[in-house]
Amino acid sequence: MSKVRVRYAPSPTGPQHVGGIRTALYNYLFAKKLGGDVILRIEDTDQTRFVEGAEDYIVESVKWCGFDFDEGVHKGGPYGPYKQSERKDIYIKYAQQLIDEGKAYYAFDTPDELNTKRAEAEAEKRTFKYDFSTRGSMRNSLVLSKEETQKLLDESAPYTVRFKMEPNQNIVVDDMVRGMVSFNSSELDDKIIFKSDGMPTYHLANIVDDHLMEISHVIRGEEWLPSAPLHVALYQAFGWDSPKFAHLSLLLKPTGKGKLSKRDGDAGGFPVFPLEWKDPKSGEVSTGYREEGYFSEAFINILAFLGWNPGTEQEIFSLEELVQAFDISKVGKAGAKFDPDKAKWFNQQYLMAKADEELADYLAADLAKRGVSTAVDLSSVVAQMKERVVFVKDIYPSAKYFFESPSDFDAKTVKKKWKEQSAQIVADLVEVFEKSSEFKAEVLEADFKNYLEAKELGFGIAMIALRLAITGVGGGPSLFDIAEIIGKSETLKRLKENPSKIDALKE
RNA sequence: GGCCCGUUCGUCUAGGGGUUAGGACGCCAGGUUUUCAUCCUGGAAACAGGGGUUCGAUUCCCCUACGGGCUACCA
Repeated sequence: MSKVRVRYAPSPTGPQHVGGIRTALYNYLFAKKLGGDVILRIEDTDQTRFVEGAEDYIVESVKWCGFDFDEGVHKGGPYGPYKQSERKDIYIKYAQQLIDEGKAYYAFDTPDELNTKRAEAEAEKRTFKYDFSTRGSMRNSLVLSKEETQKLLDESAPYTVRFKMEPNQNIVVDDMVRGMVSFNSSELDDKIIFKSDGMPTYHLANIVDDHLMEISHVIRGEEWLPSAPLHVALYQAFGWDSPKFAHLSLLLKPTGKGKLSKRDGDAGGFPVFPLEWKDPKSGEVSTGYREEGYFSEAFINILAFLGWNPGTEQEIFSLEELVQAFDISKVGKAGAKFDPDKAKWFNQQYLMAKADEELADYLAADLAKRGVSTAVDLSSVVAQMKERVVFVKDIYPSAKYFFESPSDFDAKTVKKKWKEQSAQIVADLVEVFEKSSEFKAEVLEADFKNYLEAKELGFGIAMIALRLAITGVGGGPSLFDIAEIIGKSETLKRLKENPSKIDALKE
């Protein structure tokens, strides 16, 4: 078996959304499992839709995800160039070959003429198709004489090249996820393979490049399934072996119907892009998974499981584990809806599994962005908080008390749990803690318990009073751990200053 | 409209001619915990509908419905 070579071939018309990244991921997993290579090819044959920055965005996104291509526009390789606009001459040659062999022809019909035909057909409730049944009545080199055709060519009349689709053929696409899909070629039309602007269309460029770049497997979105028979016919026309195909189902929007689109992110409150994207024309900014606080490991884990699963109960997979477990025949045929809740769960799983020291760096960056400076040990903070948040960026908002004395106190907790004797209990405890042998969680807790016993007080009432005075809220990590982290002077300061503020709230 | 693809709990899915149709997220209840979270236990929750084939279909076939894609000198 020849070497496995797959490609991810986006068009630089904007940022790739999660669906595109998933396609790139599946290509990568498939190739690496089989020891193959992944190529990044840019399909920019439509110059009118080119968007500045889209190409770099793809490379950056994939790098953030933790993988890369073996060859491609960004790093070259033995099969270059990897950008179709730089391969024009190659396509001209192959288009000419098809014309010379009578498998394609020149078409001189103008867009206006074609539109007229379509309008006429529509008026009769038909659909106009440029195919075996109509090409005899159009202006093309099939009906024009050799001389007339040559004359038009010499006059540089605009023309396109169309592929002559033979009718009544059964074209079978062997698809790794869908099985055999067959088409009747009579349903297919004579697709333009070369445009009047001198560029090939996707169909020609794609086939020629996949052949020249020795692509063994084409893994792409389901939107290409209808043109797969054309591609198969093209391979046949050239006498080339067709690569194997896999058409991936599309990602659907989380609510309602339809496929995931760029608009859904803002509406649904979750990103549709891997990284933040600023539209160069409108200046509009769309957020990305990276900016929302997702770990890239969680992100690819989520993506991998949208339409694929290993058939075991394991759900948390590293990239390497995904490579080992991936099996294209286990990819689902149905479109998958993106579930923001499950995405968050995945992120929390990764958050909880990460080392405190690594998380501390993320927290430090987050605090710096907020302009918060602190002397507390951030590793200790994340150790306490990682089971309680989904993202690192949630830590500060839900646990400000690690960094500053509470300025307000949770009204509900105060109302229910702050009793008349609470302030006195806190005052007593200030004395207890001042005498504690060490300002460590275990010591404080032991001293606290001794105090309760001596005073015959319940655990709950004293604890909540302490908690309110120190943090201002009713929930959170172990109070003694918090006290140890923020330190003796800060803890005692809060215990002395805050009870009166809470008492004031009660009145 | 035509062509093609699809349809198992709300969501991601496992399964597959005879199963108590399994797991995960979310949800609910209980337990652990000073609280919150984590964690543990339990619960509600699905084979789109109709015809076949079959002793037996959720599983195979057909039809319908619904969803999706394509139907450009876009990819």
